[in-house]
Amino acid sequence: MLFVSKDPVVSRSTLKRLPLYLHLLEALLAQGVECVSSTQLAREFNFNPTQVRKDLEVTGEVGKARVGFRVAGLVVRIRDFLGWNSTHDAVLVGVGNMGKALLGYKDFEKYGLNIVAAFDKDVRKVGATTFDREVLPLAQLPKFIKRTKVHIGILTVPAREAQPVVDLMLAAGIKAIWNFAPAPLRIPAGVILENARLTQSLAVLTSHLTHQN
Amino acid sequence: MLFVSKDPVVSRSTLKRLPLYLHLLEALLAQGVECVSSTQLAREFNFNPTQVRKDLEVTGEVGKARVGFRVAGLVVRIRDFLGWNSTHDAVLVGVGNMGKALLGYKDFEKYGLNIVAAFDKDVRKVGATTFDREVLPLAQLPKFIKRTKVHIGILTVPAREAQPVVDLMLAAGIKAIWNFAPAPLRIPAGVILENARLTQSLAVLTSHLTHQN
DNA sequence: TAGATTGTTAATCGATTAACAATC
DNA sequence: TAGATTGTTAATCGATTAACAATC
Repeated sequence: MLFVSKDPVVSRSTLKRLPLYLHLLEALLAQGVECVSSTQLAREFNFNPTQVRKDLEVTGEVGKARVGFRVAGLVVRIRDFLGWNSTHDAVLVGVGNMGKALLGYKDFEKYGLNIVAAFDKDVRKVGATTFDREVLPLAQLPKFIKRTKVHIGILTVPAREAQPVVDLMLAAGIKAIWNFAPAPLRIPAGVILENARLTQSLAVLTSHLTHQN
Repeated sequence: MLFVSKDPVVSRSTLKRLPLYLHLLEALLAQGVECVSSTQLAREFNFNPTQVRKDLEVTGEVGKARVGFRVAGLVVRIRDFLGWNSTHDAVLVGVGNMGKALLGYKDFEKYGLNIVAAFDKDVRKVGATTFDREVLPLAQLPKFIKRTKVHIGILTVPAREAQPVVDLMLAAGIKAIWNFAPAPLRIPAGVILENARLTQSLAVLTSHLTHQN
């Protein structure tokens, strides 16, 4: 007999909408709102109500006809689904402007992201303390990853240094890379790569601005 | 007779791939490579060659059978298409960690983005100079936008302050908003909104990490 | 009950990919 | 010429949306 994957295969589009719902639902929760319908949520974001229901379905929360969904239930389920109720340790490499901004971003705690250490190849940056984390020399990265079994690597280095750092991370056993460098990365299958490149987002903005009549 | 829109209606997916090609093409150009085929480009990104050709088509650059596309031609055309060969002035509101990171990001110049001024409602931040830009009080934002006719507003404030700041921007005539705040924004039709929210990207990362077997 | 909303199936829409004649 | 690559048309795939019976 053939075993069929039980993976739900949730689309990237759905994954990116879940945090939007979550932020709104948390605001509703704070206001004491108990239930919300897919119609209401859809109106808030200019989405289609069916799409909202399909999205929420992946979390396992079920609604009630005529009433909608329990706000508190959705908040817990979405956070669970995204993994935001557990802690994910990460190392950050590249203590430039973007690196510092991420190190200083307090809200990551809410999303279960915990940056445990920062690395830089510039000896002048090493040793200083940035937002309560000591900056370590890049040479110590592999040993650190292996010892602490960190799974996430955050990449905030200049483009040309991106691939070598990634190779270090991969060799040391990193499972997921959050990339802020504007460089195409070579990653083996099985490792998760999520790009958070500003230039892609900027491209959408400036091209719309350029081609609007 | 009916006038049909001549807008090419380029998909968001294509727009987001163009900067990827561009970065690679600029590297090839620096190496002195003259031509590149869609097959080669596709291999580099694990894309489909037909998709690459469709993407490049929107720039107007035409390839040669058996040879491929001129690297230098593509670089100019893609940059033109994205509007990166002209200058887009922008104001930034919210001089926190992310705001400072963007103010310090030198490469924006390459993408035609010019942050002309920064604003903050915190009087303690006002007056200081951050990366050569003076930080102005939020109260001066509307007047500034009207006087300088800036088109882009960059939003790096905390979630709860996002909508009020957006309303100020809109009333003063801002045409496009680059949003880094984790808040759902209400924007009238015709104004361009591009979200660069870290939480959406993080959600994709942590959920994959959580659900992988 | 009456009717708004759910979960689900089917239709639509748009983006990706395959196929292939034309070209250099 | 021979054959790799182009531009383009048609097929496929997946995501969005419409329709609707079941439900509370």
